[in-house]
Amino acid sequence: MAARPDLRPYAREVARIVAEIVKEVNSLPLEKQKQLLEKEYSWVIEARKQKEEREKTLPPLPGAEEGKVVTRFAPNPDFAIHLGNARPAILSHEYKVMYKGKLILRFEDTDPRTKTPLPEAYELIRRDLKWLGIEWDEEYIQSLRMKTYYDIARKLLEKGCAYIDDLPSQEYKRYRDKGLLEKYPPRLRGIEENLELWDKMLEGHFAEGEAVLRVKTDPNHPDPSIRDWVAFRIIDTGKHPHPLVGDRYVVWPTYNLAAGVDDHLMGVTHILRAKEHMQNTEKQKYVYKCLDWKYPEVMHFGRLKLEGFVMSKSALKKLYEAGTASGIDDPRFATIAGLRRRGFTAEAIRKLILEVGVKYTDASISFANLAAINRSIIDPRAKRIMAVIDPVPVLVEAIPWKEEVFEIPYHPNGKLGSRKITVKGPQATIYVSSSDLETMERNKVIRLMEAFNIEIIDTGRKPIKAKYHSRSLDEARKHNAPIIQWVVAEHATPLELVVPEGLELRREHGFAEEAAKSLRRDEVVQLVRIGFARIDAVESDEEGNVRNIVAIFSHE
RNA sequence: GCCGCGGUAGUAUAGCCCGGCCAAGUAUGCGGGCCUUUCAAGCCCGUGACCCGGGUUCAAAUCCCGGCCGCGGCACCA
Repeated sequence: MAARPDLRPYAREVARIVAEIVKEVNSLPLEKQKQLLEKEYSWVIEARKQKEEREKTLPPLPGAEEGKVVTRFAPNPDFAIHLGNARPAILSHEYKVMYKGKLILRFEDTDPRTKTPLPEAYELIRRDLKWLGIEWDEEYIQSLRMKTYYDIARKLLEKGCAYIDDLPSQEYKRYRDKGLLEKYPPRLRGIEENLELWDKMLEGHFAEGEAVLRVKTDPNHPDPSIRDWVAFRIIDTGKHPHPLVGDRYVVWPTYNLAAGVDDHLMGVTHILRAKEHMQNTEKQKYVYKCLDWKYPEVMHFGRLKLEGFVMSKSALKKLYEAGTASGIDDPRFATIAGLRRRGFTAEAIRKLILEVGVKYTDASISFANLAAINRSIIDPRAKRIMAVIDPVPVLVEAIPWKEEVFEIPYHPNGKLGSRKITVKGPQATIYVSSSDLETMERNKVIRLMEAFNIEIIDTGRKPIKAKYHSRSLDEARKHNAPIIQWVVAEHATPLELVVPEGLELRREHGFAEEAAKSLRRDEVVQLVRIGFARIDAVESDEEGNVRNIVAIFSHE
């Protein structure tokens, strides 16, 4: 009906005919229906296929032209970035690529008092962005652009769009809340006087809280926070020095002034930001209007939560500063660094963000969802390694060889090479996971994965008593033998598996097979029947012998 | 309280602008099966959603009104 609007007047009639035909088709046998569809209406099948093959892409950007799009990512360098910040960063980058435009990285560090920039954060953020595969074309640091903001302030004052307020803030609020802002004395000041006061501010005549520069807005705007908002305030940088510019400036622009001005000056065409900035857009527009600038297109989106993780920047910061975390990359953190340390790939994070898209609503990402995306990326390249947790020794007797070497591929797809495991006879001690004890009590015959079968004699002892049973997999199947991972005691390498669980870090101890010694830091492996883990450290003694391996559990 | 934005399965998302190809698609989760020298991967089957109530219309997830719920903002923070 959408395709044939000419039929609309006959809707009732058409509906009747359609119903008849549907009835007729349904009366045919299923096979006949299929045949008919393929023969006469193959285009229907084709169309379905095409629809299915369409890949998930971002919606088009309003008013965007290829080659002319400029986006920006503007973090506050008071901490490292986390998954929530990654959203605007990834989306901005994605749109830049989509439209062959530019991406600007801008550090918004104009509050040395309450959001004191962390000196190392600038570099941490750059590193995390690079790791995410984000490439930016220009970079700015706001604390290094103070003169620009001062020039704008002067312009606003000259045009009568702003004024200096040197009364106590309670006084301002009194006028504002009574709806008398139009009669607020500082607001009525002449341009010359404002400019003089501005110079005094810059020269340091005022202390913190004694004077601000306000932008004139609709004095009766329904949202009181928008009315004559503060664009510049005084910060005592003697007490709160800025990590980059120390105490060079005392007059500091607020977020709305600095960001608003920069977006125009840097030629930003599209702003992608979280919805807490919605009101800010409105504030900034007063500056734009005064200076006759065009406001960029803005897209707002909701918050992102990752199930089981601490997301709030302030909470993360608190834990970090309290020293209870192992660093900004603590695997319990949803920081980019934390997720990386836990074994999540940049590609998985990107896919997740693209999947969530640009909706207004908040999204609580389930951990299973992120894990599934990550799994599909790491599974083909993760070596399979056998490890046992909370190890239990098993003494296997009557082994019919002196020494046997088992060559086992690192991956069932056969593409990652293989390693050798040597088992000596006539008896050998191996370790299994304590979680497999129950299995061994229930089943007489057990297959040691990729090797041979053993018969359990006595689980009541330590070590558990067992004897060689047979070699082949077929034999194992015949006995319905469960297949478990195992580690030869002689070559067992101590393994510490760190399992993040909410705000807890559980440490499990066990052994990994000898081949684990050749693993490198950052490598992501699959601990067979346990799950994926990232190698966090391979610790050696002075002679270079591996003494301990630390792995961080990623997900199943 | 005031201002602003939303509400599709357990989770995420498509569809909403432009009403009919939607008895609502996809991914993940969950249940079952096949396959498999892993509890991984792969394959098959199943499960499960349009916040509620009215209205407009031949036809509403889609448009209109009311309600409910959630989120954001209400700083000399960003």
